[in-house]
Amino acid sequence: MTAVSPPPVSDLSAHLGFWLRAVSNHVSQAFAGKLDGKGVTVAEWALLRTLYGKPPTPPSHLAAEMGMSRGAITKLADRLIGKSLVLRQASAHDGRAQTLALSPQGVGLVPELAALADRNDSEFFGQLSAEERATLERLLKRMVEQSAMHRMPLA
Amino acid sequence: MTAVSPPPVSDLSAHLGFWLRAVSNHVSQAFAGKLDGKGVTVAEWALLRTLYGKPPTPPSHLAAEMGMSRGAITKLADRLIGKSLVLRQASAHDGRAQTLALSPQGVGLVPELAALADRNDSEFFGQLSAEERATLERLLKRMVEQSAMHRMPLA
DNA sequence: TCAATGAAGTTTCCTAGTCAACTGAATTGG
DNA sequence: CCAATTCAGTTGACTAGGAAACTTCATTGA
Repeated sequence: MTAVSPPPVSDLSAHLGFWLRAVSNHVSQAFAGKLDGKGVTVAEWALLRTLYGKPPTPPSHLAAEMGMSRGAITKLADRLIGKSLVLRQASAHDGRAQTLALSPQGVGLVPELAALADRNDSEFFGQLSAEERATLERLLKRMVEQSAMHRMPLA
Repeated sequence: MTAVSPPPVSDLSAHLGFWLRAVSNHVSQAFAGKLDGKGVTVAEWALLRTLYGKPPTPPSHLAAEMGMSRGAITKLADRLIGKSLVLRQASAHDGRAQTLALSPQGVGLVPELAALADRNDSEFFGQLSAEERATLERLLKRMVEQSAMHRMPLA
C-alpha cells in the first residue's frame, strides 16, 4: 500500500504568459498611480488620447478602436463629461447618433498625461538596452499580428 | 492671427507598455475562455495551483504570494469552497487563524487545468522560435527583478 | 407606406476586485 | 492582570467592466 502523491504539474511561473502578465500589470499599475495625481484612470487616459487630434467621434467607433463594449464607453464618457474633459454632442443628421470630443480642458490635459506615459514607459523599459527594447517590441508586435489581435482590450 | 493646433504628443502605441498589455490581455483572455469550460476563473486557477502540493495554508499567506488583498482571498475562497474545490479549516492553536487546502476534487482538477495552461501558453508563444522565447523570458524576468516586483498582482 | 429589420446608445444585472471599517482573538507592557 | 494594541479574517461600500435587454431612430423592401 503506497501513498498516492499528486502528479507533478507545471509551475505557474513555467509559462511565459505568467511573466508577461506580471510585468504588464506592474507597469500599468505604476502608470495608474501617476495618473491618479491628475484625477484620471488608465481607461480614461486611453479615451482622451484616442480623441486627441481627431474630429468628434461616435462612441461606437471608440468602442471598436479601444476594444471595449459600447456600454463601457457610455459610462467612461459619462465620467469624463462629469470632469469636463469631454463633450457629447447629438448628431444633426441621425437622431440615434452622437459624437464625443475633447473639451478645451481635455485638449490641454492630454499632453500632460502623455508626458506621464512617456516617463512611465522609460522608467521601466529604460532598464533594457536600446537593442533589447527593439527586440521586445518586435516580438510583441509579431504576436499581435499572428494572433489576430485586432481588438486591444484595456481591461 | 494663426490657428492654434494641439501640440503633438506620443502615440499610445509608441509605448512598449501598450504592446505588452495588449499581448498580455489577449493571452489571459484566451486562457480565461479555456478555463470557462471547466467552470473556473483565472484567479481561481491561480489559487488552486498555488495550493496544489502544499500543506494547508493560511489565507494571508496566499494573499501575499498571489499579490491580492486578504478580502479578495476571502471571497475567492468562498467561491471555491462553494464549488467543493477547496476546504477551509480553523486553526487549533489560534482562534483567529485558519487554513485553506485543496479538496480531493480540487487536487484532481489542477492537472487538467495545468494542461490547459500549457496548451494556452504554447498556442501563443509557440509562434516564436525557442530562442526568441528564451529572450523574451530573460527580458521579462530581468524587469521583474530590477523593478522589485515582489508582488504579482493578478488583476 | 409601413412592417420588419437593424443600428446606436443606454440601462440593468452580474462579476470581481479594492479599501476601509469592523469583529474577535492574541499579545504586550505598565 | 488587564487595557491597549496588533493581527486574522470578514463584511460592506464602491469602482469598473461585460453581456444582454431595451429604447429610439433609420432603412429597406414588399
